Amino acid sequence: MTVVTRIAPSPTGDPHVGTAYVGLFNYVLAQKAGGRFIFRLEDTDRNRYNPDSEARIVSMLRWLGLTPDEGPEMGGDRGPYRQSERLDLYRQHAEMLLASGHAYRSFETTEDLEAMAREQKWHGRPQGYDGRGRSVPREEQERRASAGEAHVIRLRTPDDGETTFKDSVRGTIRWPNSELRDTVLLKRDGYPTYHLAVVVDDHLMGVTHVIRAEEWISSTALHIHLYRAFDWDLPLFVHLPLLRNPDKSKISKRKMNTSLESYRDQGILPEALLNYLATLGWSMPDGREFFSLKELVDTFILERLSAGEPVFDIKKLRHFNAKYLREILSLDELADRVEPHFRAAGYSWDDEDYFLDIIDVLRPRTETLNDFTEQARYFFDNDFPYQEEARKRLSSAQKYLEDLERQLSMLEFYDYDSVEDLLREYVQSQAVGMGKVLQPLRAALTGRTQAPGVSDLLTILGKQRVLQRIGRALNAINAGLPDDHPQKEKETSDKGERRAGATG
RNA sequence: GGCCCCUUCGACUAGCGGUUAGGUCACCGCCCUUUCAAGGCGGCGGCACGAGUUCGAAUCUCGUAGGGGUCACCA
Repeated sequence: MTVVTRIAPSPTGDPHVGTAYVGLFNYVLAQKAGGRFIFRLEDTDRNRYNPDSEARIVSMLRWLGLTPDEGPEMGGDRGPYRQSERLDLYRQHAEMLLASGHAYRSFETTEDLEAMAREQKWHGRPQGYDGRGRSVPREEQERRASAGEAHVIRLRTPDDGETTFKDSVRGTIRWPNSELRDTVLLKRDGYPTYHLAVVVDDHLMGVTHVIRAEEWISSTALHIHLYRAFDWDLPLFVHLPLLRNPDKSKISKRKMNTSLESYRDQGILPEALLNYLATLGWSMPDGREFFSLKELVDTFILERLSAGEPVFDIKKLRHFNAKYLREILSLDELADRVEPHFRAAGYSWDDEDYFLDIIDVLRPRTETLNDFTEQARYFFDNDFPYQEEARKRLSSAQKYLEDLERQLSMLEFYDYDSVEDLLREYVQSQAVGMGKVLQPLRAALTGRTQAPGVSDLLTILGKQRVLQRIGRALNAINAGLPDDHPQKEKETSDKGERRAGATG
């Protein structure tokens, strides 16, 4: 039997990091087994439906590289893949259950149910639908339905005994049937609830492994009764632990950033996100922490999934991302990722090596793609502002800068060793500490006090830019170092970030 | 509240009867050093608790506690 898994998000809003998490393991298992990975849209809630959402989810899956084998876009043999296009199927199946006596039509109004709930609460009785509709005779149900009376179809669940099922992460789970309610299968509006739709679709689509979040455990017994009512074979249930907020509650956008798009826009790499997500609940047998999707597929086994309750730690995600930026990606790969951000920020360059050198020297200083844009500004803007701390360094360094300007103008080739030697010799001649001279020079070259090594800066910027910048700094010193660019700094900064973010 | 799930350093985890309980993030210190990083080295810090089972429990069983999920005509 070929393994079939699926990711079944609801198009209700921003593509969620939990979708990526669950999608990852569904994708990986299907790949591992040479099976199929289905994308199905669970759009049965007309109130929460968001028309943009589907395309955005698809786009995020593509960004992550979790490409489905079947889905609304690419089609497949078991479609349609939007539940809203399968309404007839659900109605037919609900009727099958009606016919076999496993379900009944239920006519309570919202008010009736609210009154019931109030009463239950008042008496401290168990919450939920009490099955009162069961007692309405079958003929009466049909008569009222034919007369057009609004109603739902509910599953008739057992009142006692227990339902056991195997969860591949936790082992056997026993569920008292007394906890089961006669859950709505088909809503008043003719749309199915999740419970009916998921069971019908998973069966019809041949899903063999239901890999979903832990929050569904409490519905699984109900689903099993549906499978039984239809006389269908059970899939294997794999309930992944729920991702958590720092306070351990279920991950939510109220408490932290759950938006995939936002992570992309911050300059998080998809492979880093996936890698990090994989370490939440799964571990490599050899303890390796950094591995590719491919390596995960090759090594993956369900048995190594753990049932813990992992906190989604953005700091650690950033660490993973940084690791990819400076060690895992090659310089060329990295440059390909950074280039669009630079273009969006309005940076331009004629010399590809200049661009690559910048990426290389900034690499150990960045955690996200966006960090490059911010930190590289002075490489592309000769008119950069001097930050407050940098002005302080410049103010007492006129002599050094004049000497250095003279000496550097006599140096023909700016290779690393030459400028390094020149600098060292000069500093030695002045009998002062390196920082005394190099900090002002760094400030002159970048407008900042925190930047790459001065010799790197000189080498990368090259003679012309270096002399121009020292000259400019000297002018500024002569002018008393007025704070002449506060507007510009802000403006440039805003512009860069906004543009870079929008392009992602 | 009922039911279910979970429980190893602050966080993510390895461990599947005998280990000085290992790794990673974070944090701290040292080294490197012209700044900031990166990197190297080191440190801090944990088996929730209580009973059993066993020659021997982080590992098995039960209980307690804590955390979480769920009890919708939302998924």
